[in-house]
Amino acid sequence: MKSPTIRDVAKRAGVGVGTVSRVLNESPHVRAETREKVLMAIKELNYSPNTAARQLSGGKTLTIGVVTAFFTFPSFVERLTGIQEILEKSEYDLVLYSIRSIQHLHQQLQTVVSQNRVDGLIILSLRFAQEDIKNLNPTLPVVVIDNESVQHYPHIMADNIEGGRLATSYLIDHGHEHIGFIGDPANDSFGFTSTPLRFDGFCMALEQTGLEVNDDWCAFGQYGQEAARQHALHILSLPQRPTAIFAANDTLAFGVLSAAHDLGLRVPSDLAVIGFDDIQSAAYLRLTTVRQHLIESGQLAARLLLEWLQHGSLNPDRWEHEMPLEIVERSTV
Amino acid sequence: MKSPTIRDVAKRAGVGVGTVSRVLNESPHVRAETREKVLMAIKELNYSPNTAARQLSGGKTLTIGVVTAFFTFPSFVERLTGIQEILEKSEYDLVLYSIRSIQHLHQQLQTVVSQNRVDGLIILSLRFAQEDIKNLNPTLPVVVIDNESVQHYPHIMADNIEGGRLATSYLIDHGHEHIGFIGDPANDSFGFTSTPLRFDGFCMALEQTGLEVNDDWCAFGQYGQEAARQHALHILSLPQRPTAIFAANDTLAFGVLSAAHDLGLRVPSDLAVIGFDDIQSAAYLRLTTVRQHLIESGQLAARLLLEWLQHGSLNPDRWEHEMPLEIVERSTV
DNA sequence: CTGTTAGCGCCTTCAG
DNA sequence: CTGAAGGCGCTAACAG
Repeated sequence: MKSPTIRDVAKRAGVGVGTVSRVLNESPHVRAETREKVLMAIKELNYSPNTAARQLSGGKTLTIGVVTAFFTFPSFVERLTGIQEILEKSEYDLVLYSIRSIQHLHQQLQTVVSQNRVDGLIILSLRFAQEDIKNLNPTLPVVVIDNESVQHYPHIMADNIEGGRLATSYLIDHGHEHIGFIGDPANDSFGFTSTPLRFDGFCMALEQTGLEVNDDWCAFGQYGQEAARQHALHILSLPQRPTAIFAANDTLAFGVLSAAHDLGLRVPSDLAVIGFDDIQSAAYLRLTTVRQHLIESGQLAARLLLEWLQHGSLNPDRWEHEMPLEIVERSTV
Repeated sequence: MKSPTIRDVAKRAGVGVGTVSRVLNESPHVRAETREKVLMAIKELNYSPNTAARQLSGGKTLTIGVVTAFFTFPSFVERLTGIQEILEKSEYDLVLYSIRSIQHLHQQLQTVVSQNRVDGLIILSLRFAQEDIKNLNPTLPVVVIDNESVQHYPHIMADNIEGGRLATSYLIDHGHEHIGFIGDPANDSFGFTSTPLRFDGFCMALEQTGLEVNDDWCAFGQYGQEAARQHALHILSLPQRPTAIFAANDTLAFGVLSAAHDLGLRVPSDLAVIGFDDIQSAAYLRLTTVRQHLIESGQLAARLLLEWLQHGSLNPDRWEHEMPLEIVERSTV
């Protein structure tokens, strides 16, 4: 019951293994007739080449790794979807490496890279030691999403500062002068930078308009909707409360919405809320937000990596990609 | 700049490759002293074994495949999380196979199995031809989640009929006599059965209480929140509308909630809503629902598979697992 | 306990 | 254009 090997096929087709290998790899130097014989033998034996052997001798793993933390976050899931959509059509398998702490990142990366478990890597939103990878395997193709600190690898990102300004200006344009901000932890161990950058944009927009940043209205909590809800509950119960809140991502915005609901505040008349990301559920909940084309960014990353893998190098003008940002007007502002 | 091989290590440590292999595989038959020498050489060379070679010679891929459709659905993501949590601690990599149509399923499964790309498989919620796998590789360990039609493999499931009754009875117990139902497509090509089964439970509960199933209040739409919202909008605008709705999963329930909000109906006083799954966001949105321990089911599947892989077989009394179901009382009923 | 020697299945020269 | 042979890095079986 063992799977047939290339040798079985060769024997069956009355040719040598070399020939079989050639038709397998679509080498042009095979007579059509011979090719047919081999193909038939393959069919009859229901043969398919062993991946491990192929890897070992060919030096390729036909595998692409995606490294991320918290892959359950909607924004990660969406980017992952994009990546998956592209890889599915390729010959590459998608291996998921989800890490739980920055220490694990380091270690995991080490093993993955040095064991040659992947032909390429896509790293999502994580700060990592580029030197680690470069030292271990200088030629490993790596594409990075959402990490502006990367120097040695192509990356895809959005201008988070600009996004923060965009969102805030949008609120200001709608007549708001008292605006709060709710974000993820400001200094998290994973080095996510989206919250601080969007906050920078927030401050800039306010200051440019001559408005002040009120610290009481700004909160950086734990991850997730519930924490945001608690913060919003607090901020909105202040004697002087903001009339609008910019949440650093949509999930947090949902928390704010929920808090507003609990307090009997009507959105957007009593409180305007704008999010960031435009994850799928944002549409359902009618959240006004800043769209950053998550799925597309995943697709792009996968395409770049594939291109790199195929050509052995990546055209330098495809090195840096900035995803566009745009306000999606719905009904919470 | 090539990675060091086991031979380099052997030379450096002044031993044979066999010995190195032994310490690598934690064989007890190595003198502590020798082991030290080898370990040191490994450190110095920054060596780590090549996976492909290991696979080829050992006949294992150290890879577990997870097969699913729509892995962006919250319920899948949560189960995937559970799987990931367990595999992360093991030596196995997690490869994601997400398929888009039932045809792809068939084909993908074929290649994955026949190419020996994985040591084991976890199949999520999909109906598949068990014979295909069995024929291709009779001994491949496979664990199935959420597919009661499976005969040849261990599986983990919940009693969806009972869950439907549970939810419906809960509404009835709260005084509702006019109850609607909103579900996913009744006959989808993937063969998901949760909606029809839950609907069965729904009907049984009503009939047992002497209530009637009003077809006008039951809808089976497309996947997703928006479709559910549209259906709910329609049903709730009927001259005679239900006072409660059972949504076949939480995502759909959110759609119903959103519709209720649009129509100015207060929840739960004007309309009660109960969902199914208890996905994470259900807690945030205070949705009353039927919990089915998604993460745990993923963890369990991974554990079973690991056990199987380790012992070479799975204890028959660990063959069938029914996950408990329970009402989570929150504020939408 | 430890060194040596076959393969694992395939790809890639190298002759023919 | 095609068959034969060597080697990819590792494990396992076999002598010492």
